[in-house]
Amino acid sequence: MTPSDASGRTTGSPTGSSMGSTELADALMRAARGLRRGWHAGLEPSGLSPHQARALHVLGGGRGRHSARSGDAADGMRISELAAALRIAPRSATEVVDGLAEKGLAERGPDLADRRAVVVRLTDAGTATLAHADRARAEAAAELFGRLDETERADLTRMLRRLAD
Amino acid sequence: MTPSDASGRTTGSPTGSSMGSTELADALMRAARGLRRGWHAGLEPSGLSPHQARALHVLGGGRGRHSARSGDAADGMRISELAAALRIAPRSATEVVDGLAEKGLAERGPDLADRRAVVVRLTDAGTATLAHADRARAEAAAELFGRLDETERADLTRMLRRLAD
DNA sequence: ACCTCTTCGTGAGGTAACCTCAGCATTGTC
DNA sequence: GACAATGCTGAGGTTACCTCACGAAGAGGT
Repeated sequence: MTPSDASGRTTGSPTGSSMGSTELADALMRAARGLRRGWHAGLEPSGLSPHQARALHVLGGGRGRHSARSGDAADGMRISELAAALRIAPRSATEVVDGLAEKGLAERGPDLADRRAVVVRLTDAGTATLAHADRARAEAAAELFGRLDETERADLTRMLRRLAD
Repeated sequence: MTPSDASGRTTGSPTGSSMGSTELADALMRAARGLRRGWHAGLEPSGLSPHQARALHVLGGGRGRHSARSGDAADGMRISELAAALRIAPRSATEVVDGLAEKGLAERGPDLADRRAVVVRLTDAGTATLAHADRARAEAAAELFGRLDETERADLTRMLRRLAD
């Protein structure tokens, strides 16, 4: 919409004064990719697929926390809730839980309040794996962002938050 | 590796002085996601899959340019080269090209220098679609980064580049 | 020229992660 | 109690990857 200067054809180079947002986007994507790679590598030894890892996070009450509704999540979660959190169909959440259960990281149990429903809960092994993955992820982030000093990190955080809306 | 303070358990809030790199990572991922979403939305009307879009970029000489070897890429590309650029198996590149050809965006031709090989080239429609997608992507980026002023964008670019290595 | 050894793209067939639809058990409503 | 709605899962389909095998063609040794 904004007519601004969306001319992506920056054939030349970054010498120009007006900073091309295309290049900014590129840098952002690359930095994100580096981070993702580190965090991927951290969970590969566990043999978890990305969605399984995310499910582990969600089941552990991980950083989806800002959407805290009632007092849920702390001890168990329904398949349908998990599906909503992962943005996938309920049927697919069943498969994710299957995979987690097969690895001994989560287990199904009856919902005492509604016998149609199933409650998924992390096992001890699941909790341990989650902690391990979290640590690996935090280490990767710390290593990456260690290239910046404290002031820069604060600035970066502030700006990125503004972009993240 | 660095023992630093990789304690991801920032249960509290950002009030602390030491900036949690976990939160920074989170913000970065979110900003990247927002950007990706915008760029996705831009190419949806074309019915292109993500890999097809990337192939379009590569075939058009788009920003894989930094690996400029000989004087290639300008007018055509081998399947194997495309596969390498997309980081997928050659067999899968065949399928991507199939999809592009089916939509009339690319076409196969013989390699005059090596009759085993096939050269993939963008059609006029492909070039037009690429230009359109590039424009949409640039607009999305411009809109997103428009929230920052020029100085901030310069700082951000510098820092992100440092992170991108 | 011939015979190999490699490389190029693709047919065949497999796997993983999604999806929709149908079906069963259960719940809530009248 | 009858009935629609809800929660999970079996059945089967799609998509995007993969590996393996093959025919066509180039490269090199003798």
